[in-house]
Amino acid sequence: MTEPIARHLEARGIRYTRARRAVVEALEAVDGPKSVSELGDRLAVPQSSLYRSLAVLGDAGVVVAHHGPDGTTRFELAEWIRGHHHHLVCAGCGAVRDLALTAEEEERLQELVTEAAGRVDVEVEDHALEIVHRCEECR
Amino acid sequence: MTEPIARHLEARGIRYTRARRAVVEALEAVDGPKSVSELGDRLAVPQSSLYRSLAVLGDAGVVVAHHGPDGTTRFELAEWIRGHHHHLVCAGCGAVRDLALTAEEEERLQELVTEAAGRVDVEVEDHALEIVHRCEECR
DNA sequence: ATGAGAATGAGAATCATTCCTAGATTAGCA
DNA sequence: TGCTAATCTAGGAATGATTCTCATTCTCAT
Repeated sequence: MTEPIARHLEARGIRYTRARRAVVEALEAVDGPKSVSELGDRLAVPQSSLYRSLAVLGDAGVVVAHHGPDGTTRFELAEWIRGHHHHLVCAGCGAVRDLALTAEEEERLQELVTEAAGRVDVEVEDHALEIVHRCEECR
Repeated sequence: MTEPIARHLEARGIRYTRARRAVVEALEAVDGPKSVSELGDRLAVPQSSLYRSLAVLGDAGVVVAHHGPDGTTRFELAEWIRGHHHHLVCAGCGAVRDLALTAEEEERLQELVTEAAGRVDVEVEDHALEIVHRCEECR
């Protein structure tokens, strides 16, 4: 999985250094977007470096930022790496888990989005569905 | 429209002061969630007061915060005032516009959400759909 | 091995947001 | 209407997340 990322970065003249590799590997290992402090725990890397690595990887299109209802910024691998998916967000603690729709569900969602966007005459570039629930700890 | 809000606050023992009224009226006048600085322009009120009013109105369930893909916090009137709706977000500047689905579309979305959530065994508390596009200024 | 360019670490700077306090406003009541 | 107690506001200080800066270190092509 690290292979296409390495090529992607190389193609853009961006080095795939140890620090960046560590960030990508940490993000590969988890099941949803993680905040800088959550990542910091796993990585023992200075925050400034973490932020910088995330910014570089973000510009390169390898990671994307996600902002849940609690306002915290969390990062995850881009969809071309991890696949298109949606998010399950806890209303209490803000923790986020990935949720993939089935191909059939995704198609229905697409239709819905296209239909609604067409009504106001905009071209859809992307869509994101967030399902809010309450995780077990927050009940 | 201001009437039910006044009663809602009164019922909770929260005063509907001039400052809070101004915030609510500003939010009634616009077509999507607005950030504190966007509101500050319209209101000539110190930021600390704006934040405080928004916090009070937020606790009271009159306004809710929204966090778009650019990470900026934007505020809007709660759904019981403005009605359930979704958001159209510009990938360039982050500006957000409200977008209401038709009742029929909303129902299809509900179904989809319930179905997907059921698969991972969570109880849905709410859902949010975001359609990303590119506004005219950002083309 | 060497040099040029890029990346890193550590801390300072910035920005949004929250907190604090003294003074102003408000509602309820005489 | 005028008084009182409670609540609210303005303004600035404090906080916390994020970004910037710069001196040092690393990488890669020679």
